[in-house]
Amino acid sequence: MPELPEVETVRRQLAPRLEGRMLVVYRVSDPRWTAPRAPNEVLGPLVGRRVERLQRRGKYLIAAFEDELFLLMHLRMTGNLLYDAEPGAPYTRAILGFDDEHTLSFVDPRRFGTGWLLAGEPELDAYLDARLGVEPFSDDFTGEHLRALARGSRAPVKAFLLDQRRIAGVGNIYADEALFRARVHPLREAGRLTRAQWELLRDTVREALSEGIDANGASIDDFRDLDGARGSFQDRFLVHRRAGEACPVCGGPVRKLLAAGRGTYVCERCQPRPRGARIVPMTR
DNA sequence: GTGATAACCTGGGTGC
DNA sequence: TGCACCCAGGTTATCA
Repeated sequence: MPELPEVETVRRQLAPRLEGRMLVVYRVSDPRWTAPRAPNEVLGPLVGRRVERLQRRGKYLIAAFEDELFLLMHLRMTGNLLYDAEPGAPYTRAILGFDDEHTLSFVDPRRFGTGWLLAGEPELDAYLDARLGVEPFSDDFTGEHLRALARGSRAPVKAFLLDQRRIAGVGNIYADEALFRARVHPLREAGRLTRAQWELLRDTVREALSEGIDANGASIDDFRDLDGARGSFQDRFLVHRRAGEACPVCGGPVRKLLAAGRGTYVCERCQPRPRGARIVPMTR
């Protein structure tokens, strides 16, 4: 599933190929990609304009065109961006053609991904600020900041990490890996974590995300990089998707349970279960 | 205001 | 073998 490292992987590969290029043509085969706006409303204004830079904010990939026009793309669960994909590749939702005769295809079997146009920096900032919290690699991402955000919260810390309005870019995989490394149970109430636990969690979130970026992301089912190659972070998972296997630290069993409505992997020897936590085991 | 849940969507896995 | 059902999960809307 594309989370921050997967989107950053695509951004790093795509930026040198796209920056400076002019959009000359587009074809949208699935209008849902730009819904509720029509594809022409979203992509029409970009034709004849050059990409000045490619940015990432949370899980959004942002192509900044001339005249402060911004194309926001979100891969959601199964979206992929492919460079010079085969014509007629299955599940292609949109194709952008550039003045160097290369193409960028948005491919997405489950059709959750989106493309969105924003005009002007203020509109971009307002859109992102309403949806996204602190960036994990920014100076503001501190244990003290996280602790302040969680003060009084009774939500499980797993739900807290997944809430994009608080922390931008962390998804199910990296939340599991960060919590395991910090030895914090995903069902522990966010507001009850100690200062030391927040400091540690801040470090392990960054650590897991950095390793993910170094590995060009994780490819469990669908994610591929720009050229269709798989990432390798899935080979370094410590607990995620390892139910029934031995914990790499203590040898205890890795369990799968439900937290924040998501399949969640945990070693309850390393991550002690909070008193009174209601466990919903998952068998699949 | 906060937290939980459903809906969106479709490929793949499971059970009968 | 074939069919029906369930699950996966990021985001948003809705409900309690």
